[in-house]
Amino acid sequence: MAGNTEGREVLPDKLEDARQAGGKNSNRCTLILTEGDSSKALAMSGLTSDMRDFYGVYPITGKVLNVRKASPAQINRNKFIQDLTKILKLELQKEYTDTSSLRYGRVILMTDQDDDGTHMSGLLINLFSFLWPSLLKLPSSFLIDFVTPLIKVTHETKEAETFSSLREFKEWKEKDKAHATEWSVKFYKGLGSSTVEEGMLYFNQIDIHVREFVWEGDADGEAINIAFGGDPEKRKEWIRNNNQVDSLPGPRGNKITYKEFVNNELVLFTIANLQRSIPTMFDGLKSGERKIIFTAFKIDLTELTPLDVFSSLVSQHSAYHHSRKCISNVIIRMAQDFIGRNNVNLFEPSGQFGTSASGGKDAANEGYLHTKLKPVAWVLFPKADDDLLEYNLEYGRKLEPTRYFPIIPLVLLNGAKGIGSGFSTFIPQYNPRDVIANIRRGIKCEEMEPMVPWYRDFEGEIKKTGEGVYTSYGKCHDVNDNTVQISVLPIGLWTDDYKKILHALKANNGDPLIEDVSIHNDGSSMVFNVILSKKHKKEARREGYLKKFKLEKNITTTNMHLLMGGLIKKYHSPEEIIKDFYPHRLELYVKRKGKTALALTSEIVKLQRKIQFLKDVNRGVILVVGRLESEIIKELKSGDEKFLELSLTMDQCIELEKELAEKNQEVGHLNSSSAESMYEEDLKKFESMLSESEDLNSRKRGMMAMSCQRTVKPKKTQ
DNA sequence: AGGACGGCTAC
DNA sequence: GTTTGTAGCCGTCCT
Repeated sequence: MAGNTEGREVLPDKLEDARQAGGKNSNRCTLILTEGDSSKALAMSGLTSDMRDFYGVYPITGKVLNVRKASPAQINRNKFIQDLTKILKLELQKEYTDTSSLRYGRVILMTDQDDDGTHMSGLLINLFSFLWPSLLKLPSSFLIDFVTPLIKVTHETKEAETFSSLREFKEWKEKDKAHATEWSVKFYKGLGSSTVEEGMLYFNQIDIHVREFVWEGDADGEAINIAFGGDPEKRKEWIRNNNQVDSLPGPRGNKITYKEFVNNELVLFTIANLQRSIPTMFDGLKSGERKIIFTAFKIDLTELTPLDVFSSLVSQHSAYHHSRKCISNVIIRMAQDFIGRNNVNLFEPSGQFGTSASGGKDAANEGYLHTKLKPVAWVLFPKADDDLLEYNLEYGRKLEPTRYFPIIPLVLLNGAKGIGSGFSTFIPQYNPRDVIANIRRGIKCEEMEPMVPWYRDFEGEIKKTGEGVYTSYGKCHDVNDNTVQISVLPIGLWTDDYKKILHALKANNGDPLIEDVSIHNDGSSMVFNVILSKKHKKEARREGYLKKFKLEKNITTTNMHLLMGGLIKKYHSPEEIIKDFYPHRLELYVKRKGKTALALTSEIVKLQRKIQFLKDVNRGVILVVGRLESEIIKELKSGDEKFLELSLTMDQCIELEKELAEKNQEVGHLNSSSAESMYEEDLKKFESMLSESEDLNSRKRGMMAMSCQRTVKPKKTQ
């Protein structure tokens, strides 16, 4: 026991150690690693006092280090690995032939039943397989998966049933369709939604709630290495080979090989990670962004609303199951409009949403921010499309569309950055007018013009400087013999970061380029006055200020990935994206035309019948006066009793004939309009909206310049 | 050539 | 509740 207490002194506070851990019965002890503190609480309330002899619990907060891609130094300083090593008494480099030297004989992974939970399990498997592979190869499984139910159904009289997969639940529902509705269904979203009683039930029958991870051979190690190792090419290949996996994993047996886990389950996290990190080609939206837009339209977000309120509404309306703080951050990014961010922001930023001082990291807390949809949102996402889209469902409830079809590829206006698994993406921002022009060329089967990245209000230059490489340049000019003024920074270089760069140029020991820097705010942006010796200035001028002062930044088009029909597609130019995009948009107009024509036809038929009825009444063909309503209805073949709500005069008839003429005209207009001309109408609306905001912007800038002059002038006279 | 870092949605 | 550290990829910058 002496060794036991000695060890305990340095054990982490958050550990609930098994009483027998580290003693002579340590081999019979199990350490439960939980995903988050709330799962730890569930485990603690589920374990009986007796079980606490042999079960310890330790919560993991956040993601576990991918040791396979980490440096030894990073592994050494990692808090979780330090804790785990102490708790289990692990020794690095040791080849284990049994677990007798450890404080616990096995480890249970208790992660949420969702994609990120699977990822957590994967990272833990990866950790052991990389640092202590011998443990995973022991004949008796060292790692155990804790499997909690995903769905529970209860009945007034019958015994409750649980399912650990959606597929099992669906099969159960199909088997007895008639009575399925008598049951109430509970979906567990993470371990946090299990009750204390359910926790006790899990541990009371722990054997049916676990499955063993099994090491069969080298193929297991290879699978883990592909999923977590440093070769993204292998990972891409793995995703391509396994993305057909049923997104509803089947029933879980009591054993699974590491290879099966990686290829059938971990790959689902990979796909989810791509969905949330890489936008679709069609709407340029990541899944979270799509849920935000959907909610804003659904609740008609036309009044300024606090961000914390709005983000809660997103959770409710779109079944967003992650942290609300995350949504708020995404909304903030979508609303930002400083130079270098969105060319066409859909949300209005009201409050401190961040500035180009730090790339928007200086945004205020969500509680102090308000937002609403900008009018342009309805122009880019026409309401008339709503009936033509496909929608995601959750447990039968209609959620956001699987993808929107804005009238132009939004991803080219606002760009995209994202890091998924196997793939990342970077798409620059382009001028909406260039994009519209190329769509028009595409429709007319003309060659498209190559586009150069464009950022709203950016006053520097952007030029093509290589294959798939564009360079954005800042701006500077001479003020006097020893001063250069820098007034514009290249795209993506934030003023706070540039300060550091200038200070480094000044601190450069030996012969620094810069003697001094002073920073001024000219009203709308920062200006740097750089003071340097005449000699250095001459030299810098010869070599080029932009290069010398590090005012060049590349924008590449070599990593443009977008999702299309669940698959990742690599694009090599923005024009290629437009080529993929507009045929789908045109198809939507064809559908819209068909639907509108159908609706108009039925309205016209109704009008014609009403008119005929009124004519008949007025000519005396149908007698109305002195008869029962039911008799008249019987006489009418159409049987439409609503006719009697009409005023039975010829005036009414003339009114309806006018209406009919209008509808016929609409049909005429619709028949003469093509998908192309309907598209053109929508594009024109967007263009006029662009002009409006450009006018507004230039007026704003004019006012800023004036107020700036007023504040500067008195200083000059002093 | 090799390591560190920025960008972004998640735990 | 907020802050910090982590995943994941690729291009850039620094050593």
